Amino acid sequence: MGSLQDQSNPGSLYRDEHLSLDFRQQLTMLDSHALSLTRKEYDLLALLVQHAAEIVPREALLMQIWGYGAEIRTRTLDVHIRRLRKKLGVYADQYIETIFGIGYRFQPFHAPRFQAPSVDRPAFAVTA
Amino acid sequence: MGSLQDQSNPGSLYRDEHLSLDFRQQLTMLDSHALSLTRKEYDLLALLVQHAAEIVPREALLMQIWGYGAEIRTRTLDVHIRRLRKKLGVYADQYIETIFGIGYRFQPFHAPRFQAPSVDRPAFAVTA
DNA sequence: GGGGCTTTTTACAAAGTTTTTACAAGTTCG
DNA sequence: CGAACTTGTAAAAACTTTGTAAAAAGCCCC
Repeated sequence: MGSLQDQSNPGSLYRDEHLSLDFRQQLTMLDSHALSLTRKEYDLLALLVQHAAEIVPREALLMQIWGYGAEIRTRTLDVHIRRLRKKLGVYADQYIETIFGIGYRFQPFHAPRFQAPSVDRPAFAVTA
Repeated sequence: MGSLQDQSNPGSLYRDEHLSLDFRQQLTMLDSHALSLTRKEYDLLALLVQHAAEIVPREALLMQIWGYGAEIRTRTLDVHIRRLRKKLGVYADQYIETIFGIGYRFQPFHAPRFQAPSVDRPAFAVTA
């Protein structure tokens, strides 16, 4: 049985209490229902999930997924984030955090959450 | 592999509630009537069935069945899918799914539409 | 060399996806 | 507070992919 895309390696998975991704088949499940994501939606979620608990700068997302450099002005990232959140339903805000002025962060469900004291902003203030 | 006439090798048959394929004899039955498929129609169905429940990219189908590389622009795959679906009658859309932007997927009858990536233990895991 | 069948192309329609636009709402900081 | 800036949102426009019908081209076999 030659496999066209080897499905047998069980690696390349993300899984938490509600969400799971199979990076090989590009399959996403939310509470045991398939999430039907478009390609860009999937790319975006996958990239965020692969950096779970890390802040991913807008710049990095635009570069990795769209190939856009810093000079390009577009709102397409925001729109895609919005559609992703919609599809993540009630968990949306738990999973996808906006880091104002920087980017987004995917948090695994029930992951310990760092609540920044209101005075503390990240040390790396990004310039405009 | 078995002998040329070994009919018992389970690897050479597909069977579900409505559809069965004998890969050795290249025979297809739908609800106990023989389906008369042309060569290419059979090749296409067989390849999809052999990868049941997996997404098979257009690229892979064009490569395996037509020997076409990525540079060739053709609609013949779509046309064959259409004729296959027509011959699969009322089950067509249940059996052959279009995965937009990627390819097609054959789903066995009554199969759960998606298999959950099943890995338990850690609260969350990302495996490369 | 002409029917009968299969496969491929063509041309257009339909469906689906992505990006832009325009504005609202939220955040930061003087 | 208010200005400057960032993000959220809905809707439209632009674009891409897939579906479909019909015609053209390719085969086979007598």
